[in-house]
Amino acid sequence: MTSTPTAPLTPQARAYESMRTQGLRLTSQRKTITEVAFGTREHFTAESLLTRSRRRDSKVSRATVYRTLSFLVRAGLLRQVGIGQSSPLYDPNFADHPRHGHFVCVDCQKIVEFHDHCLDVRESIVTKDHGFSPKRVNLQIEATCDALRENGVCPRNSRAVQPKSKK
Amino acid sequence: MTSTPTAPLTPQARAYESMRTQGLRLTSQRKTITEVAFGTREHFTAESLLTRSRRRDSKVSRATVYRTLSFLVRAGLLRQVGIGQSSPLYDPNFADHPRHGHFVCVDCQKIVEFHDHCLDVRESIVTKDHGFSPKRVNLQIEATCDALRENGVCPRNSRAVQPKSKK
DNA sequence: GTACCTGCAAATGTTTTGCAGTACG
DNA sequence: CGTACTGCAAAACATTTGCAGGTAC
Repeated sequence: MTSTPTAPLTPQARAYESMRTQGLRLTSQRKTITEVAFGTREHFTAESLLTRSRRRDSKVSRATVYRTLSFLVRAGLLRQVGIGQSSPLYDPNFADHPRHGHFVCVDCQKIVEFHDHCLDVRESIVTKDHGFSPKRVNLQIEATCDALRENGVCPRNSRAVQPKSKK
Repeated sequence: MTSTPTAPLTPQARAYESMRTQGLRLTSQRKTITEVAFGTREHFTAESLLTRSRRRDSKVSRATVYRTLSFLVRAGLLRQVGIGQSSPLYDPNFADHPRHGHFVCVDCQKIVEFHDHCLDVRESIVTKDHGFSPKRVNLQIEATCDALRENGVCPRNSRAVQPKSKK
């Protein structure tokens, strides 16, 4: 089965492919959870994935969500990000864009994705200089929003921001 | 250890200073925990910090360790790293070297610290291009060890791969 | 038909919290 | 001396697991 070079598989197609390859059964729960996981570009928690999955199939259990999440991460299609202060988030954009990093706006807490080729190159060089071959990069930059400082509004935050006591 | 004019404060000195500044009491438990935390350059878990602290003062409680850890992180002297697969690790080298990143050797699981000025500069530029001012950077590079592939031995692993230290 | 899967609930592991006694400043 | 701090134990969470019944292949 030759895949067309110009038509990459969607993340869910790759997930099903992985399951098949590994001899795992394509159950309706796994399909629901996988579709819901990749049906958004927003980062999500295990709990919110459960909630959303249950809207499609009210019988989906928390255990199956955790088992499927763990499979998708192992398969390299999803990644856990952020150690924010809450539970870990899952990044559905990782499958298609594995090299992107994250800004975390400390003003509005929003996560903004970015990618920079120069960083990729330099990261690779530094890693090799240390005797390693890079496999996966996690870059998270906590930053303040310039617009908030200048205009009092963080454009990434739909609502007004109460300036934090930045004594 | 007399402080010379040009000698920067040690992390524990800065911690005590922070406590004083914020009107927190300098209790013996806080001193013990802080000294133990900064008495190593290895990353540690909350649980291992408790164990080591209890070797100095067997009465130190788990609650106080968590409360103190959380203070040290808020004070910017310690950072939580790694989303590995276990509980979060705390990095005692953050206070003195806030810009370093981590390699995680996928062969031996060991964490190796590094720092690269070019990366700092580029990260700053990219962040500003997106309308942010960088405050804190977390860079984690998972990588395979070249030496292992070539010689069958991962030089960063002094002994056989250590199972995760329980207890 | 038979493993593999699922949902449930209980178990685990980690961090937080309420409270009464303790000790720092 | 007053009050913030501590230890303890229970609570609050998040995630994993054992098991009996369901279902993809």
